[in-house]
Amino acid sequence: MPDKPDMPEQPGDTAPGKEQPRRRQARGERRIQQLLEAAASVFCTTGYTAASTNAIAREAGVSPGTLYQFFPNKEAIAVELGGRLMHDLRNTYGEALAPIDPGTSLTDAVNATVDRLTAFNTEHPVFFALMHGPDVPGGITEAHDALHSNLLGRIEGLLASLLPPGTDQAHITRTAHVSLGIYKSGLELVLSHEGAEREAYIQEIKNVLTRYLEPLVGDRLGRTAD
Amino acid sequence: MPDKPDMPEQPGDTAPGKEQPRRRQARGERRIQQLLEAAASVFCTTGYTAASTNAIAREAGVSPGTLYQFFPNKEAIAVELGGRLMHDLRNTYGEALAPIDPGTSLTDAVNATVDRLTAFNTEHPVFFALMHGPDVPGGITEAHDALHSNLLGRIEGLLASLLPPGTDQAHITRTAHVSLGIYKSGLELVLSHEGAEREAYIQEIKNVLTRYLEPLVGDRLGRTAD
Amino acid sequence: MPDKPDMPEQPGDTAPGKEQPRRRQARGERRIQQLLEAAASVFCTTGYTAASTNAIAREAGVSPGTLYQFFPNKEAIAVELGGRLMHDLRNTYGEALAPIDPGTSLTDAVNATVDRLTAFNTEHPVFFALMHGPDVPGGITEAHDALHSNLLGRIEGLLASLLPPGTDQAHITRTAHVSLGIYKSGLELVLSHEGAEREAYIQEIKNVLTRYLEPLVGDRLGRTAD
Amino acid sequence: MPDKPDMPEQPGDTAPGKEQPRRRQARGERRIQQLLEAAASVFCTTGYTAASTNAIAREAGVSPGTLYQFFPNKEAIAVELGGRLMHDLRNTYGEALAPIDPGTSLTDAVNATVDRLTAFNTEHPVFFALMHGPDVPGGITEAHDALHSNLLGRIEGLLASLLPPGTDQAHITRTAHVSLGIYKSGLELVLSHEGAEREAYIQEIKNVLTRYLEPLVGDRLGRTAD
DNA sequence: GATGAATGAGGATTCATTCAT
DNA sequence: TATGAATGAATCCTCATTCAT
Repeated sequence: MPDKPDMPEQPGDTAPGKEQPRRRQARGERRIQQLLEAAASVFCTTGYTAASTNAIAREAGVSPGTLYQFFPNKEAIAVELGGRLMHDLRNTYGEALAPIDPGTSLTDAVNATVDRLTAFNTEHPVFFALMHGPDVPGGITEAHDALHSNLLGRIEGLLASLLPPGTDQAHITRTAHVSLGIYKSGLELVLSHEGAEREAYIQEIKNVLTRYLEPLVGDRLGRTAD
Repeated sequence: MPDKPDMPEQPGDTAPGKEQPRRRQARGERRIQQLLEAAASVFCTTGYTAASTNAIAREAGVSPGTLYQFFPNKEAIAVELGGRLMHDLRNTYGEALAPIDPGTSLTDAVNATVDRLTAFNTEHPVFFALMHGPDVPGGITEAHDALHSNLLGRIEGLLASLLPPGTDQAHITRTAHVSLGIYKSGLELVLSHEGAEREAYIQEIKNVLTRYLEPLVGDRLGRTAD
Repeated sequence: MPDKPDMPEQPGDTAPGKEQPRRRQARGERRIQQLLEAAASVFCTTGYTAASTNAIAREAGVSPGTLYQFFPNKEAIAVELGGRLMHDLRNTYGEALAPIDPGTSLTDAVNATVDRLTAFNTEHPVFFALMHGPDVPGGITEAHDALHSNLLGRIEGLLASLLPPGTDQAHITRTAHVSLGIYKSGLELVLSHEGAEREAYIQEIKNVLTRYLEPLVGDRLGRTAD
Repeated sequence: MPDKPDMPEQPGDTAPGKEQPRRRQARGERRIQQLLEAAASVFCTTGYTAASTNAIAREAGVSPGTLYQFFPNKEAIAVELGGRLMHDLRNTYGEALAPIDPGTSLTDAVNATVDRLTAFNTEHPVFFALMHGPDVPGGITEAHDALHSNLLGRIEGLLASLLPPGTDQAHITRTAHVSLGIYKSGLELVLSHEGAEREAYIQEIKNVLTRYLEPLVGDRLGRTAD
């Protein structure tokens, strides 16, 4: 997506055996990586709205022109960054948001999910910035929306495996929205505290979610012996 | 031309006496009102960060200079707006966040509080924008902070009257933070839906809060007969 | 001069026995005094160019409108201020720049003049600000020019009494320009130092002027016994 | 359109080698030159304080943004301009302010120095504007200060070679301040006159300085045969 | 690909001045 | 007179984006 193909590939470029094109793509990929890391850093420190493409380019150590060779605009950077983060979340934290094994208690499910998500978010603070998006209410926030709906979809899947079969889809969706909201607002508190207080807030997120979902999960064990 | 006399002077104003110097202030006060309304509108549509003082002035139908006769900068507008909003909240919605009568069940307390807050927020959408504050993480968000801590304080008071006496203050504070977070994230969902769906989300906020607080309130009736 | 007569005096105003008009003028004079003092203060702290009429009004404790009731613009304030300062210089420091008695030695004449001027300038720091005027080279600086030519004229008179009769007028003018320049640049040094160093600079001004003028004064005693 | 190629690229520039990255800088350097010339012109006509960056950009035929690509603010422009001017003064007018050969008479030394400085200042009128600095008394006048102290240092060196060995350093410094003051105020007169009158003022500066310094230089020949 | 110069509209803010009251 | 609200052009400066090299 970031690769604007407005400059047609030279014919023969794709021929096997020629490293030229591959090396180029490799260089491009490195640049993209650089830029995304820089963007992450800038988004974290200045917020998305206030982040300037020039600042991102500077942080990445490249010229503004170079940035625009890979991304058509600021939005696109956020979109790509969000996409890669989601990919990471899937790969690295594997089942963080995967459907829950039927035998698992709600408490365990919530605890594991929250722990994994929190770990991920602590390691990738941009995620939070992107999740909250710009402060514009009805925003034109492609990046944020993509991330949000992706997360939402995964949470819906997770809930579908948790709630009794036959639960109304609208209800699942609503519950997913609420759960994600709880997590996001909790995360804000977690990230703004440290040490024991942070741990306490993590526990609070778990409490809120468990208690919220408990009446909904039916006959599943509400709580494993702990 | 800039003097829109939409709010007609009270007759008899020119009567001799000490009102003389007030008249100017009356016009000024009207302008401030106009400007705050314009700011509210702009904050709602473009978000706080992206809102420009010029846009606010334009929306208010005055020149940039006029705006700066009353407010030294954007922050100050937000601060004043927040202040007035809090004042309204206290006055109009009376006990919206007042301590809870001991006889009230948790459910009733939560329901009433959420209903009142939601009504207020629906009527004053800016409140939401200000509550969420700007994008920027470490921002110099005087306005948002003031609003936030004000709300927080009131919620702490409310919780103090709800939780069993002797509850750890740190715990109260944490609970207040979490509760406010829940409300804020819930409000976002409420404001982005309409009709039955909106009502359903309001109910969800109530559910989440009640279930979250239930184990904390001790011997108070968890639930009134309903 | 500051009294814009665009509003014709009421007939009969000047009739004797009526305090009304006199009191008004008295009040006006007080206002003007206030404003000029405020202007002096602001000119000293921010410089003429950067001084704003609003700041002057604020410093004077009146509204901008009031200021413009007495002065048509910033220039006029400076002009009036300069005029009054020159008047003070004439009155208070009497013969500071008066022609020199034929019997006086050059040294005495220079010393006395520099001492008096310096005392005056130390007491009225605005004078310096006005003398230097805005940094615009070919400036439209009515105020500064008025002050400057006034001073110049007096210095020319002084020199005429000092130089041998029949000295070329052009030469006198040139010498006056140079002498005033020397004094101004010396004053800058004087005002930017204190205590002994300041005194040393005052002495330097005297030295420079005495030595510069010595060859020009002809048979007058170059130096009195001291 | 903004790219005025008034200074043609040297042919052969595109030859393979290490000049590649320089080309951009060449264009930039040209722009900087343009901007500094424009700034010089604007400083001369409107004075430093009243000069606006937009006016400078306009005069240079570029957009405001371009100016800010090379200079962070007005001060920086003045600083750079002053720096280049001092550099020119050193290079082009060689020993204008270099220590004086012991055999030279005071008159010759003063005459030569004033002649060179005056020639330089006539050719670079901005120098005067920068030397006088802004209006504002306690200003943040980095540019002016740099220039001033640079000049002062050179004059001190010059005087050290002129005054008898063992002269008090404080005295040298004071004498340098005074001499520079004399020159500056004289220059103002020189620049505001033309032809014979200008020449006459130049002579006056020489007279003032010679007579001022004469008693200080000890046994050095006060005056060469002329 | 990469650079960095260039743009120009738009941001916040100020200021001399005018005007209704 | 006095007030203070109002103006609007002008200030400095930023930023997303484009373009020649």
